[in-house]
Amino acid sequence: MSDSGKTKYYVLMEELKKEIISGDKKPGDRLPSENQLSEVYHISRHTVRKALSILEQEGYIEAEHGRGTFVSRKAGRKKGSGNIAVITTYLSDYIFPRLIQGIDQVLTENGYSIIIKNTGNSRLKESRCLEEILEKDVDGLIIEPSKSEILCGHRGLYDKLDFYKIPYVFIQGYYAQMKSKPHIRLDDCMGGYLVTKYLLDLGHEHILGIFKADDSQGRDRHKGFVKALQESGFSYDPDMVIWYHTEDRSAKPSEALKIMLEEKIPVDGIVCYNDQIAFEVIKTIQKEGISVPEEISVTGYDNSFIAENGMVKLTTIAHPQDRLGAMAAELLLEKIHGIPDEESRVERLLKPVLVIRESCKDRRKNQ
Amino acid sequence: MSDSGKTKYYVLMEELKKEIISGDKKPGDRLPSENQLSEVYHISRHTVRKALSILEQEGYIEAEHGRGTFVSRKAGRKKGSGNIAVITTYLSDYIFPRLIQGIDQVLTENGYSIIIKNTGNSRLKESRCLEEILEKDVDGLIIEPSKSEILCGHRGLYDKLDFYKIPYVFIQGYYAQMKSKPHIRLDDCMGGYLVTKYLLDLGHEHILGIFKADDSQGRDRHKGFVKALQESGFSYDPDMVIWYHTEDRSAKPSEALKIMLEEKIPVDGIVCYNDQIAFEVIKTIQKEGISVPEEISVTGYDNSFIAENGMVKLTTIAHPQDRLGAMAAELLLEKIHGIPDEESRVERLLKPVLVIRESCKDRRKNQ
DNA sequence: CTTGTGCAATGGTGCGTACAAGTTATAAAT
DNA sequence: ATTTATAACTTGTACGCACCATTGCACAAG
Repeated sequence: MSDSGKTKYYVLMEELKKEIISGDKKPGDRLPSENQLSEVYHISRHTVRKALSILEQEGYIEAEHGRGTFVSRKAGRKKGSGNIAVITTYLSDYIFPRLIQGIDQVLTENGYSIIIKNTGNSRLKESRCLEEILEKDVDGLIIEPSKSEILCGHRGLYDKLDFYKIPYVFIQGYYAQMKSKPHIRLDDCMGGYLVTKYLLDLGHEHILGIFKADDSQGRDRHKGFVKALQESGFSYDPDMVIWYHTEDRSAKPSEALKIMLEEKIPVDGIVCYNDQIAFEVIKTIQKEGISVPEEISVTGYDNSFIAENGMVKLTTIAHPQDRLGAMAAELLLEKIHGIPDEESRVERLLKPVLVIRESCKDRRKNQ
Repeated sequence: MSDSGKTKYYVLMEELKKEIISGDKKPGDRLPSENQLSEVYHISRHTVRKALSILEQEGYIEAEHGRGTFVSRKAGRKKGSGNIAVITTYLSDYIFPRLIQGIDQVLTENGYSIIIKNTGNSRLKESRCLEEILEKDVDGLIIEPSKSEILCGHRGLYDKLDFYKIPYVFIQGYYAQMKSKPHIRLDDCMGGYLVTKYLLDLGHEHILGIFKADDSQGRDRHKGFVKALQESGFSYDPDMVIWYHTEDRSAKPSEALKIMLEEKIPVDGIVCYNDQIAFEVIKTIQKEGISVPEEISVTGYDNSFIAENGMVKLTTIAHPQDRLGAMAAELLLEKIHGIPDEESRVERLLKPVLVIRESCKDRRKNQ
């Protein structure tokens, strides 16, 4: 027992630490009680407590009053700020709340706090957000790219994130040049396919598509739209698609549609980029004296609150945004803990589901 | 020295910490020796050492063997993290998005970032949030109290905020014992008055009120409800009010109402705590084969999205949540910049506005 | 089967003591 | 005047004791 040169509490502390690090004592294991240690090592309880207090302070162990002292479950250790940034395009009441709920649930459970930022779907603002994030110390980043279909002009900032080893996860969309970066999103191609196929199966023959041009979701939904048409033997007609951008989202779709209706271009079904546009469309159609779904069927996307509770119950695509958020958070935690992609257990692509309500009519002649 | 309730070492620790933070003891200053402290505070040296060890661990002081204990040179940090915490009850899609938008607009403009937390309207979680906030360094706090009508059981945490000079602003409700603290809210009493008066003016004579019991908003709206009734010469009948709590919000109101309807208790108008409840109520009424508003009028509160777009267009109370958020943020900025209340230019009480739609019917016989 | 009660074990607080070890001022010795 | 020894401080280590608060469990009571 001649560990001379060192103090008694230090010897005990090192001994216990060694057992924990070596894996001899596993996380959750109970240490001998203070009195037992005191007896075994022939030192006073006070000295044992001193040793334990150091280990507790360093996060190796956790004492529980009345129960015992246990090896810390997360002996791995945190050193970060405990903050994780979430950058979305909008803080609207559309899908943001459900998304953030999912993220919050996972991160709060794991002791992290959420810093929110929004870009207003503007690249300039996204840059500013990233710069601010870099100045503060965050442990990770969940980001919904702004205008993901346009070439990403500030890769430099993402390189900096890599440089500082701040993990990040894309949600909803992704930049084409950064496909290899972790991202979680909905299978929008499949979603676009599902609604279009549904209309086709109901016997629609003049289907109009309205899509957003400046994000990957819009492009993907359009892809599914085209795929469904071609599978059913229809040739793809670019004139039967209205594209719009973030900036003209409140005017363009309705106006373009109005013109088409007034020109009597035959339309019996409309696939919309999302529920909001679908309602704009429905309002426009009704103003023209045309009824939904009797004369024109309309589909939405997102299964938002309005889809269920609006004046016309929308047939739409459901995708659990809260799950998407939770998955993104989990994936980010994996990254933070250094788990490589191969061992990842987080799904990356959510399957959309068609929700059938009352905004589409069966136009098949017989059957 | 009746700091009873706390441990001795904790009391001493806080005392010393206070002296350091307040600037009473400056960096480099020497603290009294352990024996001196032990004598002055009438506690043993061992206990003094425990207090000092905590301060040392937290970086406030540094002990030098044989020389003394000194205030850490880098104790006076505080550069401002640029983070502001926002604690709400829920992250739902009900009013949270508009609120956070208003807050975000003001704070982002001023270079701050927002850390969001939510309490699920639970006191326990609120405590945890506050503790986390205290550990991180935030420059300020905007908080929506949970169950504000119930006695605030953790003033200690708010005292700590005061102690660390972290300004905070209450929104929506406030704790009765903390009325003097800055808070921004809607004039809920007036709101309750407005809807009730409206129903009375339309000739309703059997008005039922449904209110939430565990927050100040519910109490205030009820106050306005009673005021309007009494002004119109109706005696207040407690049986014509249904109270519910956060926990039974999804069941209680509907069930209680259903029983009343089945017992044929005359009701021709219902004042609801908010739009969500109003819709629950409408669904319940319709299930009983009674029509809204022909037989029973229903009013909501909040002018949320569903009020405008739901199956019945709700007459409700509009209050710009984004403005409330923006005002709270501005008031908080004033506090951070040390502007005293007298010079404040931020309004504290928002006036609600009645929005008339289609959920109430004029029941006056003639005119 | 549930509920309450008492007991033993555990960590938490607090006190007292003693000695070790580093620092500093001062007095004594050179 | 310089050096040296010493006393008087300081913090650090170590032991022992007493009591409190919480927990888990066995056992009794309902």
